[in-house]
Amino acid sequence: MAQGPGGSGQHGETLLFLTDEQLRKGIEAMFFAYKGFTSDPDRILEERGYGRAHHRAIHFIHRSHGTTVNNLLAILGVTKQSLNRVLRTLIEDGLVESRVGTRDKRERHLFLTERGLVLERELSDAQQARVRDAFRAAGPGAVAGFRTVLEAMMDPDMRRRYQRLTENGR
Amino acid sequence: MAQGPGGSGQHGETLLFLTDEQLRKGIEAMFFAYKGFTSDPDRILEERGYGRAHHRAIHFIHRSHGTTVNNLLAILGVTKQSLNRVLRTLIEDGLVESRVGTRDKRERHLFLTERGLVLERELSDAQQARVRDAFRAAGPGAVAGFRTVLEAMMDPDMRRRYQRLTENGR
DNA sequence: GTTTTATGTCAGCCTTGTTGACATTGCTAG
DNA sequence: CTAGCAATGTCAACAAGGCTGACATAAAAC
Repeated sequence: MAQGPGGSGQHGETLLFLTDEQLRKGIEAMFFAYKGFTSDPDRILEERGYGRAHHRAIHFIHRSHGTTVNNLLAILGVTKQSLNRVLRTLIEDGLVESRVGTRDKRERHLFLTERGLVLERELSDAQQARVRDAFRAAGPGAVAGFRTVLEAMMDPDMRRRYQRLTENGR
Repeated sequence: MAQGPGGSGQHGETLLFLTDEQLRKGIEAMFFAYKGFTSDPDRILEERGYGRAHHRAIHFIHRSHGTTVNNLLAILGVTKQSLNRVLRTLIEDGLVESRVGTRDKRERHLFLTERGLVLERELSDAQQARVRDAFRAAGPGAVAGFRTVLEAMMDPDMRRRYQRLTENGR
């Protein structure tokens, strides 16, 4: 039976969504969408002399108040030298505070200061506005599919971290 | 009526998928997924002394045989100096051919050589394998949603370019 | 014939990733 | 208690790949 373009059965029948052309579309969509995804925060960051790396650090420190440097390294997947360069400027500029651990005094626990929270909100608002518009335009079903595919695209380690983050909530 | 978490109505009712928490999940999913998305090609490129920028150029030259430099610049969204650095090495290494335009002799039309096509396939295979697995695991409905959301997330200019690309097919 | 367009190139700067080496502090196991 | 490992910070050097600004050439367009 003929199947309309984009149509598809339940499981493993024609799998029209797995043709080379469909895969290429998916790949290009990721490329163009990621560009848009980062563009608004990037503009704000540039005004303040920060880069995308600062945004990532700020985001995950906000997300997990009091996280340790090691944990942040694992989430971001960069070297400690690379993270440290960014972290140092954020601490010097008074956006991030680093407190010595109470149980283990080797650890440093990271927190956003008042000023850090202000920038976080500004970046977050910009990025969330775009994502919210996209989600609203696409609808709940599409959003569910979006997250399912993205999750399946992660490396297993990162998927675990991601899921751990989202389970615990804030 | 009570609605389960993640559940939602058709249109603009509770909009549980637009809460801050949901938006944050979407944002983090993009971050982690994009990391996975680029990791396989990155490994291959590194072996050959190329970077992600080379991959992007190769991809879009393959996608649009004979495209001009200006067109490629617009798609990639970088400066000509940045693109030129990459393009020059690809031409020197014999992966890309640059032919003077016939109608307009100022233009250069770009093509992949035999060797360029070989690398393109290798990169493409690696990236497509991951996307294919993710698509297969998620199912056709999720894939449709995935693309809908990504498309809504692009800047309008880029969305137009993206749609033009996918309409014309290869 | 002047101006605009498409392209290439040089030089220099920035962010952000990398490796390697080394120091400090504090926890932990023997 | 001491040796070793862990968590962190730091210095130096390098690379990729963005950016700006300036300048050159050839061809098209007006």
